Amino acid sequence: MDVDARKRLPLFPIGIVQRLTGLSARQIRYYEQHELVHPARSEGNQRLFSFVDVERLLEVRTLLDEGLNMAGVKARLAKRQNRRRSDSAELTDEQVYQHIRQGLLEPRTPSGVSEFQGDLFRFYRKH
Amino acid sequence: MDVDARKRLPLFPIGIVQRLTGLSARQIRYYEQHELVHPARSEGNQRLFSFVDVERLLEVRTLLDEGLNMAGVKARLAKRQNRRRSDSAELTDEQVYQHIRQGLLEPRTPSGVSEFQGDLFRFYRKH
DNA sequence: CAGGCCATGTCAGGTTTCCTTACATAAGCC
DNA sequence: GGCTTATGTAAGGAAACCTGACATGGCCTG
Repeated sequence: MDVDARKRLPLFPIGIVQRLTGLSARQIRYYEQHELVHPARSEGNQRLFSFVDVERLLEVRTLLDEGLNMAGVKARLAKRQNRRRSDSAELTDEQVYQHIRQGLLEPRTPSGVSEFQGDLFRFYRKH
Repeated sequence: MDVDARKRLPLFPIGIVQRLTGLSARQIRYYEQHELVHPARSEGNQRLFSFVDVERLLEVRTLLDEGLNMAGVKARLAKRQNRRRSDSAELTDEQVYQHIRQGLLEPRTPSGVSEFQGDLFRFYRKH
């Protein structure tokens, strides 16, 4: 499984994203309204943000600081978009969750104690 | 900032952790009660789990599958604990949040467009 | 300068998610 | 059979989130 699938996994409620980005909930929702981010939703309709979403919000904030308006930011981000989109197989979120759950069913140390080398670990360490 | 600080950052509510681990909320709280995990709490007393917590829960699940009981799991995990605990400077969660927020205020590409190399990126990629 | 627009703040009313506590139960063990 | 252990489930309440509406300060622009 590539890193992208994990980066796109819906993980954070808006409250955490506020702390990660320094943006207010109002700002985040406003940016979504203007299609600068597209967080997933829980069954109960609550926003769930991925790492990609958070990164994007950090970029939005930077571009706004530079004096761009909503449309300007959107255009800037759209450009980048073209340099990506070269993904391989798509996975559903549930498949990624499942994969992570099985992360520790993999190789162990001689002592039999896991060494934390499950798939989850690759969230922050490129093995 | 080392990776550990990010791994310990309180990020996930229990609902997400359920999906990441395949455990029920009841199980997760029960394990906490038996001191197998120690999630942080929000101001409103809601549990907030870090990557370390999630990894730990995945381990707990594995060990339980192997037939250990609460005490057994705790003992096993305690052993590993001794191999760690060689950390350097401690940072408060708020400091880590702040650092992440400034992630995109760093170097840019010649085009002026960020290349996503902020600190957040190191959650899953060891630069 | 008056009038607009844009980005954000704030409040209200309602829903979802989470909290603790308590009771129920299946499985394993003496 | 009668414990203990791990888990399910329900109740009542609190926290966090949702949408929609209105308010406002800063900036243009005529």
